[in-house]
Amino acid sequence: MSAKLQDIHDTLLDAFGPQHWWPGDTPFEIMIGAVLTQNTAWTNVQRAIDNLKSENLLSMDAFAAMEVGTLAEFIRPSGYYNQKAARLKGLIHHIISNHGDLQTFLEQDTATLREELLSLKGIGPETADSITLYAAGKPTFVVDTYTHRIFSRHNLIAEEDDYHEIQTMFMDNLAEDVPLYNQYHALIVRLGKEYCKKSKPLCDDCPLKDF
DNA sequence: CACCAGGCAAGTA
DNA sequence: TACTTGCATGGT
Repeated sequence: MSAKLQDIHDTLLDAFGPQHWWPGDTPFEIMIGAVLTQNTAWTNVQRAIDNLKSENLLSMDAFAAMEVGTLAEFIRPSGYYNQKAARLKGLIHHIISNHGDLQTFLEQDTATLREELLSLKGIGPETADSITLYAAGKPTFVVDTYTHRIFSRHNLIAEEDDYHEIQTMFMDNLAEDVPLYNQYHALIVRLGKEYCKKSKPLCDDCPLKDF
């Protein structure tokens, strides 16, 4: 399996080219985007981020100063906006009160950062891993619905495998390499969006048809 | 119109 | 423990 997982990555990279993830300029923007994209199309997340950017509000200080209701209005296009606003405020409050600034928070070792993120309301395994990998640049593999759907449809994992099992399979069978983890997850999302939507059960002409 | 999108937590039995 | 439901906008 170890060679196969690397082969799949190479096939996807050959088909799609480098994805240049995460789509965001700063660790803060990446972290916010990771929460906003929960069960939400990225186009809607981009609208929310643009709303904040156009008012110069995409910063720790601005988020800390903003009323939760005000933040909710800015991020409205991303859906679940009341929940997400409250959870983002909680995240920012945690970082400031426990670490002072974002950089210090993100510089913790991988396991500590991931566990701390998981302890917060609104941060589950995928969001914690996305922030750990893409905002902090630390080696953890991100699993999402596309990963589960694509790899189970190709009988490379079992339908009932959970997040941790899938993540372990990738991390046990790939070199521990941040650029590799970064590219691999991005390529999986690219493949999912184009060839493996929920409503499109069969991958006839998908780049992974031989796997 | 129904279904879906780069989840997560809380409620129920 | 194992399901189910709420959260919500915008695109297809």
